[in-house]
Amino acid sequence: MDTTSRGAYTIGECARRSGFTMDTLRYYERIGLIGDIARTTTGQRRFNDEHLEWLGVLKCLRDTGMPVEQMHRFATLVKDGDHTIAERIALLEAHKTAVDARMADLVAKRDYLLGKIDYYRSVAP
Amino acid sequence: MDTTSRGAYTIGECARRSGFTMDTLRYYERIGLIGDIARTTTGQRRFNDEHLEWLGVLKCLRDTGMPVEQMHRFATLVKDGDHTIAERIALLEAHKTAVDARMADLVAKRDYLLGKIDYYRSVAP
DNA sequence: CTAGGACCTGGAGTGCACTCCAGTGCAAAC
DNA sequence: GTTTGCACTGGAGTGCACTCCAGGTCCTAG
Repeated sequence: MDTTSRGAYTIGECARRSGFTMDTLRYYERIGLIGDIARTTTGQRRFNDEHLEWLGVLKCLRDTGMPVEQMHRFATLVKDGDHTIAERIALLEAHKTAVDARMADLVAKRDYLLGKIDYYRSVAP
Repeated sequence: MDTTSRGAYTIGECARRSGFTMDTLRYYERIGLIGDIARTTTGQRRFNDEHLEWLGVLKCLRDTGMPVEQMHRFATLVKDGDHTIAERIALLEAHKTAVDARMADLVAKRDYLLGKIDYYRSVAP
């Protein structure tokens, strides 16, 4: 019952596919956001499709403004197994709430911006 | 033909009203984002309603992710008078475009998040 | 076989946008 | 008129999230 982790990507390939830089990938590994990266006998990393999937999650969290520390907490929950699912939901929900608030604020600010632009247009030479 | 700049707020009052910290206000003055702040004979700043309005603009730009350098450019345009209006419009439009892109991305990422939450709910104990 | 490129590590450095501090001076309330 | 608090300056420090570097190894195309 192997979860068939197909694909064996060098860090460069993984960077291109995930949208992170190689440096960021190494950094994320160092701080514990990515675990269990295989190595060749000579020490090179080999990422697989599971990593790419996980990186997709991380990218989503990061790009929606989650601080690295919270991502780390989430990573820990995932690593700790199924009994943490309720907590994972709670974390993601809290984050979703934050994202919603951020979006609402953005909408309001964008309207303000539009008003400003319209004003300038109305007085433009 | 005085533009009736009513109100005379200490930096503390201005901070409370604008949502910036006192330090940030001083910082913004230093780097040229806020100009013409009156001083009492003893050197204390006295902000007025025009400043508050301008700070509202800055807050909008900042909170929508405009880098300080661009805000500075905008401030310069405003200071340079009416013949810069076209350029101001261009700057704000470009920023609006960036905000729109950011919002679209946020919507997509939020959906992904929702999917993740739903998935966890579906496998929750 | 060799030249060029990809990858390795640990640690130092970067950029942004503040934020804090020491030491000092004014203000406002009692 | 003194205590408590707000404000001043210049400059140093912070926090976050990377990003870069030196000095080395490895891999692969020709």
